[in-house]
Amino acid sequence: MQGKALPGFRDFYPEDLTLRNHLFATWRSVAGRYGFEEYDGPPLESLEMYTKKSGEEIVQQLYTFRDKGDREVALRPEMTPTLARMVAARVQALKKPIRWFSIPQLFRYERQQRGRLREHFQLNMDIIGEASPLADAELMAAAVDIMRALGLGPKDVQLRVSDRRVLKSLLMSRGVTEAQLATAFAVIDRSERVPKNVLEEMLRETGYGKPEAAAVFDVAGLRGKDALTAAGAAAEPLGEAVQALEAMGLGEFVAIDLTIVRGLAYYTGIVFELFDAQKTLRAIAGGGRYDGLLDLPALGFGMGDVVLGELLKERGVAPKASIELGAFLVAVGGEDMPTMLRLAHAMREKGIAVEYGLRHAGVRKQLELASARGAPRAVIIGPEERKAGLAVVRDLRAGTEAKVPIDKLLNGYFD
RNA sequence: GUGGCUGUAGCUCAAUUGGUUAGAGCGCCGGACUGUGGCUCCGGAGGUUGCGGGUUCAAUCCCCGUCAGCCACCCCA
Repeated sequence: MQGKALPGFRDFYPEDLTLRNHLFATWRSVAGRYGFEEYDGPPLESLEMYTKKSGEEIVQQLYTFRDKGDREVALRPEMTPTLARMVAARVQALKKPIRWFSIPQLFRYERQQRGRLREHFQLNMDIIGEASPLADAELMAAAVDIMRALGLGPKDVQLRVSDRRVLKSLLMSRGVTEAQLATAFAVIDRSERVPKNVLEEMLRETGYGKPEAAAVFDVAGLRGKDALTAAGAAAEPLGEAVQALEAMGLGEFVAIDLTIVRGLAYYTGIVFELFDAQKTLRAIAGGGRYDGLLDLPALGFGMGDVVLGELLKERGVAPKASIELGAFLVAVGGEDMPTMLRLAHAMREKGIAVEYGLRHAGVRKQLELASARGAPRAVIIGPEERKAGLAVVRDLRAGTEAKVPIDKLLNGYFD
C-alpha cells in the first residue's frame, strides 16, 4: 500500500466520478429549469469572515493557516458568507429576487463517520430579496425535483418542514419566555434522538418549571396541519408554502414536522430538511429562511454529495458506466488495420465513441475486450468482406450480424 | 474532543487450544483459442496479516501503544 488520501478526503476513481458527475449534472439541470444562475467564489477565505458570521463551533472545525502574506485564512466550511459578500457588493445593481446556485467544495475538520467527511461538494441554492412564502415553496420544490430527477420518489425521501416562527408562537403562548427559546429549540431538535429524562434535565438547568417543560414536549409532538391550526396567524406563511407545494403536485413528499429546527443560529422562518424515508441515513439536504443575515429577505438550502450518493447506490439508481461506446472495431488481420483506423477516425469525427484494441490480437481476444468495454456492437473488418467493400457489424447483445458497406460506416451509419 | 467495536490479497472472507511454506471465491494477467465475445478448463501475478513494540521455543491469534475505518456522543457544512 502506497498510502491513501488524508482521512475524510476522497480519491474519485472513474466509477466514483461517474456518480459525482451525474449528481452535478442533475443539480445543474434542475437549478437551470428553475431559473437559477450559477456562481462561484474562492475556496480560501479570510478566517475573519467565519469568526464574525458563524458560531464558535464552526470555527473550531475550520481548516485554518497563516499564509505567506501573514493573513489568517480558512478553507470555506460553508458558502453562505461568500454569497452574502458577493451579493452585498452589487446589491444595488442586481435585479431582485436574486436566484443563484453554486456547487462549492467545502471543508470541515471533524471526526469522520459514514456520510460525514472532511470535504464534500454541496449544491447551494438561494433566493435573495423575496419575503413571500412562495419563495420558500420554490426552493423546496427544487430540492424535491432533484430527488425526482435522480429517480427517487416519496417512498424514498421525505421533505420535513417547520417554521421557527410557529414554534416560537406556540411556545410563548404556553408560558415559555423569549430567553428560554434557545433551549426549547435545542430540546425539540433532539426530541426524537435523546432520551426524555436527559431533555428534561436540559430544561431544568435553564430554569424551566414543570408546566413550561410539559409545553415544550407538547409542541414537539405536534404533526401535520394540527400544528398549523394551533399556531394561528403565525402559521400562515408555512401553510401557504405547503399549499403551494401541494398545488405543484408535490404534496406526497411533504410532511409538516415541528421537530425540524436546524442547527444554525441564523434561521428565522421556514426551515426544512430532506430525509431518507427509511431514516437509515443522515439528512440529505437542509435549509431555510435567514432574513437577518443580509439587509434583504433571504433563504437557501444545501445538499451534499456524500449522503445523496450513498442513497442512490443503496436504491440502485446510481449510473454505472461513464462512457457509452457506439462501437468497438475489430481488425481480423494486420492488413486490415489501416482500414480499421480510417474507419475509427471517421466515426469519431461523426461524434461516435469508438474504441479498438491497441495491439493486434486474435478476433476472439478483440471481441472479448469489446464486450468487457460494454460496446453495444463490434465492427469486424476482415480481408474477405473488405474486398467487396463490406464489414461485419455484430450486435454484441443479441449476437446477430449483418454485412454493411464500409462507405456507410464511414458516414456514421451502422445499417 | 469523549467512549465502544473492527483491521488478513484490489473485493468478500478462511486459517485447530498460539504451531512449521497464511488459503479460497470473485476480480486481474496469460494460455487452451490463428475469422467471432459472454461459458468452461489450465496456469500466473498479487500479502511486511494496518504500523511499532512486548510476552513466548514459536504470534494472524495474547498484551501495550499508534494509525485507520465503523458506531454512539458532541456537532451538523
